Amino acid sequence: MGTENRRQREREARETLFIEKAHELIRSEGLLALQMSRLAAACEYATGTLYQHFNSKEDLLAAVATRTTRQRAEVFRRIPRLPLGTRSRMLAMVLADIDFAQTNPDYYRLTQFVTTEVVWASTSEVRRDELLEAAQPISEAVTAIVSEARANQDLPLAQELGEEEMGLGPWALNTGMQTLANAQGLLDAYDIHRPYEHLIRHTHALLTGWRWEPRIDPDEPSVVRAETERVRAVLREYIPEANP
Amino acid sequence: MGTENRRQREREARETLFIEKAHELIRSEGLLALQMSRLAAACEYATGTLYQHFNSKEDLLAAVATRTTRQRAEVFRRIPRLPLGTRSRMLAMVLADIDFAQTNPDYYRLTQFVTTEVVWASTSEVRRDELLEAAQPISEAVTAIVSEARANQDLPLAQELGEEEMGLGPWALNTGMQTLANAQGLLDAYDIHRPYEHLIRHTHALLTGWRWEPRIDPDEPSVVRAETERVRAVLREYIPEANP
DNA sequence: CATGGGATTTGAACGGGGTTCAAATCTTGG
DNA sequence: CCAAGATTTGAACCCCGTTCAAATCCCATG
Repeated sequence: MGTENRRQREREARETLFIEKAHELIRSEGLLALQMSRLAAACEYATGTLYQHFNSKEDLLAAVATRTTRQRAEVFRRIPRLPLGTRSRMLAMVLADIDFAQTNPDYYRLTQFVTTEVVWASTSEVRRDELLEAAQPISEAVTAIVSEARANQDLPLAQELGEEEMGLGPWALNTGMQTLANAQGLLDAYDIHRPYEHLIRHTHALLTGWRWEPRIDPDEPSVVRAETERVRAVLREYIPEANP
Repeated sequence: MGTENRRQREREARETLFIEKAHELIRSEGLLALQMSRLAAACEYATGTLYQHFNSKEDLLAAVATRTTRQRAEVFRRIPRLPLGTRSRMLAMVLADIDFAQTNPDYYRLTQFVTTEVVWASTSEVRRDELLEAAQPISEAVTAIVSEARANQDLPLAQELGEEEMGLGPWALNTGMQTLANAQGLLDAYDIHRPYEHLIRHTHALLTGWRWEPRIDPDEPSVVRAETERVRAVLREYIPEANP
C-alpha cells in the first residue's frame, strides 16, 4: 500500500519539523521561553498535533537532544580513522567536542537539563532509549581507540579496566568541564578563564598518568600547543564540518 | 531595640525551618513532588509566608542547595590540616566527596538541577551569590593544598597554571563522574559499574600525569587500594562525620 | 461522483500548581 | 486601650501543559 508509505514519510517529516523548530526557538529565545502552543503555532499546526508525536514537553526536549546528539556522534564516528597516533586521536575527540560545544552553545545545557532526574523521569522509555542509542557511537569510537592503543602497546594492558572504563576518565573530565563552564558565573567567581584550554591540559595529564604513549607533559605549554595545533590541522582536513 | 533583634532571629529560624523541611520532603518524595503549598502546610504556615523568604520556588531550591553545600564545605575546610602528604590530602577530598554523595544522594541531583540555566535564571542574585559563596571554602581548601604541594616540591612549579586552575582538573573529573553516575541508566547502558572506584583511579592518573609526588600508578590495583584504605582511616579518625 | 465511516486534526476547555494581593490578624508606640 | 503599621493568611488568579469532543479530512466502495 503506497499510501501508507507516503503517510508514514509525511509523519516523519512533520516530526522533524517540530524538532528543528523547537531547537531553533530554544536557540533564539532560550529553553525557558519554549511553549508548546507557541511551537505548534510557529509550525502552523494545532497544539494537539504536537501530542501525536511527543507525549510531553520533556519528551520533545529529549527528542531535540537526541537529534543533536546524533550530529555530535557523527563526528566522533569518523575520528578513529584519522591518520594520527592513538593518543592524538583521543585528543582529537576532546578538541572536536570543544568545537561542538562552541557551535552548539545550548546543546550541553539542554542535555544537562534533560538528563536531570526531574526531567528524565517524565520522558518516555522510547525517547530515553533513543537518546542513549544516539550516544552509543561516541562510546564505540572511544572504545575502539583504547583497544587499538592497547594492541599497539601505546597503553599498558591494564589488568582490570575495561575499554569503556578507561574511556570513562576523559569522558567524565569533559562532561564535568562542560558543566562547570555552563554554570553562569561559577568559574568567573574563582577567576578561572578559558576552561577549554585547561580541559586540554588536564586531558594530557590524565592520559600521561595512564602512561599513554607518546607521553606529553601537561606542564610544557609549547609542546601542548604544538600538539593541539597539529591535531586540529588533521581535523580540519578530514572532518571539515568540525571546524575547530 | 531588643525587639527588632528577636524578630530577626525568629525570621531566620523560620527560614531554616522552611529549608530543612523542603530538604526533608525532597529526600522522601523527590524533587518532582515538592509543592509550595504542601511545604507551607507541612511547616504550619500559609503559602504566602513562604514568599516572604523566597521569591520563587527556584529560589527556595537554591537555598536548599546552599545549605547542603555549606555542610559539604565544612568537611573540605578541615582536610588541609590532616596529617597526610599533599597528594593524599587531595585524594582525601575525592574520598570525602564520594561519601558525601552517598549519604546525600539528592544533593548532586539538586545542585545539578539548580545550576541548570533554566532554573539558575529564575533565582535571585542574592541566592546565587550565596550558593557560590558557600562553595568558596572548597576551592580554598584545594588551592591551599596545591600551594603547599608546590612549596614542598611535591608538584613541579608550573609556569602558567594558577592554583585554582590546577584544582580545576580533579574538580571537573569529580563533577563529571557525579553527573554521569546520576543519569539514570546511562552508565548501565555501557556496562560500567562502580563509577566511584573508577573516579579514584582516574584521579590518580590525573595527579600522576601532573607529576604530583609520590606518584601512584593507577594501573596497580593493590597499591591504589592500599592508599585508599590508608587515607580513609585518617579521615575516619579526624573527620568522623565524613564516615567513608 | 457521491457517500459513509474511520483516521486525523483542531483549539477551546480543563486542571494543577506557582504566585499574588486584599482582607484579617497581630504588634507596637502613645 | 486604641490606632496605625507590619505581618500573615489563603482564596483567587493566571499561566501553561495537556486533553478530548467536535470538525475535518481521507479514501475505499457502490
